[in-house]
Amino acid sequence: MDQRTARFTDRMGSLLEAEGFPPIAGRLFGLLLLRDDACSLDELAAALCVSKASVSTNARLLAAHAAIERTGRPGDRRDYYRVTPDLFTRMMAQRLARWQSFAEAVHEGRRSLAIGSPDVAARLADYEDAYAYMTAEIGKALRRWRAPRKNACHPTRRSRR
Amino acid sequence: MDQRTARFTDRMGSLLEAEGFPPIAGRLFGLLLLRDDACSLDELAAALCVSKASVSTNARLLAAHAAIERTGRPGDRRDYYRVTPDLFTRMMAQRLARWQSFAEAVHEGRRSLAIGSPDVAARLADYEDAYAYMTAEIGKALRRWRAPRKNACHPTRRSRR
DNA sequence: CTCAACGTTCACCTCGTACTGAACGTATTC
DNA sequence: GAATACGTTCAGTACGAGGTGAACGTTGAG
Repeated sequence: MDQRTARFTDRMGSLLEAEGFPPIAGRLFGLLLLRDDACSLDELAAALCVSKASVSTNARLLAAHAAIERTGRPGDRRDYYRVTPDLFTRMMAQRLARWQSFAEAVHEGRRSLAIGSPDVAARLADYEDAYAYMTAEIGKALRRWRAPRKNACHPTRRSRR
Repeated sequence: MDQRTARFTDRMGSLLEAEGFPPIAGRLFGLLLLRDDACSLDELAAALCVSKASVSTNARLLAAHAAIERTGRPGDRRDYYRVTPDLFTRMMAQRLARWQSFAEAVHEGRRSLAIGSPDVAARLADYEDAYAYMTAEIGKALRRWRAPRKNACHPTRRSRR
């Protein structure tokens, strides 16, 4: 892996790490962003200079979060990984889900807690409303974004290798 | 602190922790969400059963992220903290900034890397576009949200205590 | 000036997390 | 069946982050 690529994967690693992923998961993701065809575990381990065990663990972690996906090849027993085609949509969905958790926590608090102050009650109500509004708006924006460019993002294409 | 309140602050703690904050910062935030007037460090430390040092550190961390803010009281040398009035807007702004970092990383990669595959080039371009589009849309939605309810969220009010 | 009440900083410790190499289970190929 | 090539799991380890208590600097009151 050349130096510029390493810079890119490292940077992606930091960003994903800030989102709560292990460092290697981030670098793995960054690397796959630059590969046009799916990669095997050994290939990834070699490129990132980490153990195959780490790649296995982190790849399954990323797959669980739908950031990458596992594929196979006919006549090949190995696992291959690539970024998911509708990556952006999935990441957004994940973000919305997190916000949903926030809104639920606030809602639950409003319901179960005896809130004395009307100010606090208003603040929580507003907070919850804001999340509801924003998730709805983002959902709409997301549909508008996808609509005109269905499948235009990552044309499925036979591998070149 | 009663049990239901503890449940709420703990839950907020977990959620904030998932966003990259220390556990205590999250609980601190959750607690302040429920207080209608600003709290002193000792008050917070007592309520959360943690050291004053931790409260000090985490309060300044949250303040640096504009989730809470520090206030004073005339004739009182102590520091008081409360949630920021325009909390939701600020949190959104922070999220947009993170996405901006992502978009920049991708942009930088597109610029500096020699990308062989047209598929990869298209993917990165689309990825970057998607972030730009979404941040713009969220910005618009945010302005629409704030517009009709300026200052309606947290009416400034003399403290009751 | 002295003393007390603050907030902050620092060294220490603890605990969880991430990574590794080796062992393991499994499936495919001679 | 034996051997090989996979992916996964597991014990061990190193490292970093978070929290604490004590020391520190500062400010204000008596």
